[in-house]
Amino acid sequence: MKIGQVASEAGVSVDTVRFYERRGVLPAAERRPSGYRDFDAAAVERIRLAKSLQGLGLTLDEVVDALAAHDAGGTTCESERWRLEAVVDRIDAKMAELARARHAAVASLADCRAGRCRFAGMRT
Amino acid sequence: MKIGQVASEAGVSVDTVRFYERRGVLPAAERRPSGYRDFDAAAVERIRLAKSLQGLGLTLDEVVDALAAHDAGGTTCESERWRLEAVVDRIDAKMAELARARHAAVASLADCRAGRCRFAGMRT
DNA sequence: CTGGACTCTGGACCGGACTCCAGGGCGAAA
DNA sequence: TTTCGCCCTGGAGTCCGGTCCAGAGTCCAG
Repeated sequence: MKIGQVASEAGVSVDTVRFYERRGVLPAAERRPSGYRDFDAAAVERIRLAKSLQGLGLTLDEVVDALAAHDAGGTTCESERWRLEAVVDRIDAKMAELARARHAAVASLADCRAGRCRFAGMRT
Repeated sequence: MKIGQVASEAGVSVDTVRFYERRGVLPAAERRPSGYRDFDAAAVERIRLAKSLQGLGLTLDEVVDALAAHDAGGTTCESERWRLEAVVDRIDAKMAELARARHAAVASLADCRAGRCRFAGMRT
């Protein structure tokens, strides 16, 4: 399977496939005599899995770690749960930060309506 | 006023002050014969204001725009409100995205506890 | 006058996850 | 055989808001 087919089946760009190989998401592909990469069908699945882990909020490095742990065998749900828990914690922290910013922005809008604007009416 | 004093009064680094000047947050400072920048007190206020706008969620480019609009005069609360509204919309979009990711991660954790793990028990 | 603190410039670097490019080689259809 | 589409490499560029650097010049207290 050439890289273009893998990419289109996995729903990513050719560049992304090469990038994933470089970053260790994918093992180094076999090579044809021409130098072309030759992937097996598992690569497509692996990319899809990586993408779904990213969708859960893991960074690419975390995806690489998780896949490596899985490849090494012996992983169970219990042994890997902390990865998701870390992700949830991180998301909560980001959401709290966004909520704070939103609150401040909304408060400024309210001040604006109430006539004591500190945004457009900034003096300087 | 030399750059170091401006920076410490405004609570930012010297590098940040120079960066702000380059990016147009601050007007180009006067120069002493030695080449040293010479700021007036308004620069400190302007940096504080820029920081507070950033704290509301504006990007640096938006801060520059907002300050430029204000400098140009004629801005009112009403005329500038859309900037904050855009910020709130953007924050809402980000929060929705995070909520989605969090939901997916929590669902995976729940599946994990229920014995149908799709994370640690991923089949290649 | 000297030493140490400050300032100047232009440019590189950070993280994150790609994306794009030039300048080639390979494979197959017409 | 030509042509077209795909593939190769490695290195640079993207966005964002700074941070850090070397190597040079300046300021001021003692």
